[in-house]
Amino acid sequence: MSRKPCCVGEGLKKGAWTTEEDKKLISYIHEHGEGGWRDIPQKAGLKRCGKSCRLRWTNYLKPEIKRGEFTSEEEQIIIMLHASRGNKWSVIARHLPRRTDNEIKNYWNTHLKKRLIEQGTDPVTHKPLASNTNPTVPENLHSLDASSSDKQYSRSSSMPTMSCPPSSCFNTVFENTSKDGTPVHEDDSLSRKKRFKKSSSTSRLLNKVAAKATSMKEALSASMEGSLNANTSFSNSFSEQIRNEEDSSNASLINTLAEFDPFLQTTLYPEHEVNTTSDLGIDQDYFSHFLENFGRDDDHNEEHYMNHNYGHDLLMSDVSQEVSSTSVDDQDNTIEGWSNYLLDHADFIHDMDYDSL
DNA sequence: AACAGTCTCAACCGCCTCGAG
DNA sequence: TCTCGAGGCGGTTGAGACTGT
Repeated sequence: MSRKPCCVGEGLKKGAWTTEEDKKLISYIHEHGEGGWRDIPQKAGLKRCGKSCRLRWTNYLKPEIKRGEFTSEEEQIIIMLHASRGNKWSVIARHLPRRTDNEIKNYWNTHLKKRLIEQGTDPVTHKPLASNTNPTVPENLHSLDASSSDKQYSRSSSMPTMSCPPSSCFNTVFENTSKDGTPVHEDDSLSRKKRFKKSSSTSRLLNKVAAKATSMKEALSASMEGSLNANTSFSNSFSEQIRNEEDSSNASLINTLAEFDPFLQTTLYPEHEVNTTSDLGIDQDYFSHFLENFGRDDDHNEEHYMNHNYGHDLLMSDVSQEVSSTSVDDQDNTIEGWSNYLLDHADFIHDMDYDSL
């Protein structure tokens, strides 16, 4: 049993929209508002199906839509949300005001996915590619410069994966050099190359997040084995990096990270007493605050997100929803939910090289 | 200049969800 | 509880643009 297509009318136009059609649609929606898409074509005098009108409006004509290059901050948010949510483009779009799910999807498929592959990361699982240790990768690939690697990799249908560790991949892929090894000035670079240059900050930050996850995983494992000292602080190193972070473009993301991370809070703001009586040295007030902020349903936070630009991101909402379903008072369960999530998701960063952090 | 290969992204397709009746 | 339809979502396509030879 197959559903009847919604657009089966005679003489309905398909393909690219003309300026005239756009004008008609904009004019109609300005006058009557959105909704009732099925009737809009007839009322607006368009030979299009309602669905096509809705897509044209929501993805292109809506006045608040932001177009053009994605900022490095937006890229970072997309990558991290994709890691926690997968291909939930509409969910990701809710965290990027004025960007459409279609635009984010396209940007992921044409840019970010390739970049992760080049870094040796599986864009689906966000874990290291199994072929990372593939000894058949040609030696000369390791010395590809930025200007050539972008095209050689992306244009090849049998894209090779790099066998170098992530940090060295970053150096290899993102350094903007010409074929003779001399630096390429911004003016000489095409937009795509600029994107690559920008992405190095994304990579640095992701490395930091990965390092953080690893240290937390180790601490949690130690905790489960009963070998963790009550005063152990496994956030110091990471928070120090965050505090020293000079790249202001990452400020919003760092705030996001700091807010979703109850461990980080205690070391970023040492004036707050840490309750060291708990196994993990977690300040319960902060943890409760964290759960309160991030355990809410996405839809109820919509306004909140809009008011706070990138907002309190539900980057880790999987775990926050999971653990928030338990009583905050029941700290054992809460910590278990949190730690299980970390243990489940931290493995993929095993092979990361943190020397450059 | 011409051609071929590749990339980009707007638009389409088909399935899913959810609310109304 | 079931059916229907509008709207929403994610995957895919293809025309035009771009780049290299």
